[in-house]
Amino acid sequence: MTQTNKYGRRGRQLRSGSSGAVAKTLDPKFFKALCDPNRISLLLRLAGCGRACTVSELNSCCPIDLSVVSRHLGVLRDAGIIESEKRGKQVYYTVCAVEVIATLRSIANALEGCCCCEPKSRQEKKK
Amino acid sequence: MTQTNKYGRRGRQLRSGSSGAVAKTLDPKFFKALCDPNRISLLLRLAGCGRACTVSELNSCCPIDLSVVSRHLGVLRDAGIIESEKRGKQVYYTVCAVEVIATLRSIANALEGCCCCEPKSRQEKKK
DNA sequence: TCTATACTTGCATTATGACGCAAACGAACA
DNA sequence: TGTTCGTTTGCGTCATAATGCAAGTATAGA
Repeated sequence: MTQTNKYGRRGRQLRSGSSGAVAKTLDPKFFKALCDPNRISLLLRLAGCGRACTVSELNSCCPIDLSVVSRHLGVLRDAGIIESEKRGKQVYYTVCAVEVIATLRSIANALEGCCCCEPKSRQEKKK
Repeated sequence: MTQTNKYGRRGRQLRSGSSGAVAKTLDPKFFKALCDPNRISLLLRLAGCGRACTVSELNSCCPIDLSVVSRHLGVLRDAGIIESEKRGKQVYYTVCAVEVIATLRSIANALEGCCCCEPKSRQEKKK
């Protein structure tokens, strides 16, 4: 899959072997979804809530219009970070925790594999 | 530390206990640094290179002006993702792999701790 | 069928970020 | 001390993204 930046050109293929694994996991869409402070707030609220929440409930954590909250949730959903389920008039959102955790760990593992840092087996709990 | 969004207000303190750990790790600055495709390219190039690289070397992986590359590297450095060292006329950049990996894993762990997903010990390979 | 509620979408405005060019900066070297 | 090379910074331009308001859609219930 060829990435294209917003200026049209670009057709990067990565240098070589090991970095390919990182390339696959480092999706700008994922990070883009997390780079807005309000989206982080919404995600934290949702994560901390421990249950599915409606748009209105989540709105209380951000001083922004409900419509904007709805749009932010859409961005997070499109990035696969949260998912939604409609029940009656309301839409309930939940964090795709398992998937997000897996994504984060696979990026970490891929980075570990391609950079010349400690191998996974003897990784130290360095702080 | 109180977060402030670009509209001035905002002073979120998270709901409660466990999500605080996620809040500490979910820094928009970190994600913001990774949400640009050119910065991802630079990071991949640097990671795949396996050694310190100069700005000029890294420039070859992106069809953008050298000055822009320099700025992108600055963003990555400010986010703690890469670090720089000046040697003579040149500036060598390297990935802070250990730190980045630790950050990713701590986010994953915090998320695991605060969401009601499977505990780490018996997490199933669902899906 | 009408109304209320919950949410989404269209649109215009504003803010933020990426970009290239040119100039500035700092180190090496003649 | 002047020149060259590698990099950074200033600045204006353009693209993208965030926002609020208003209007639209869908479901529940009177």
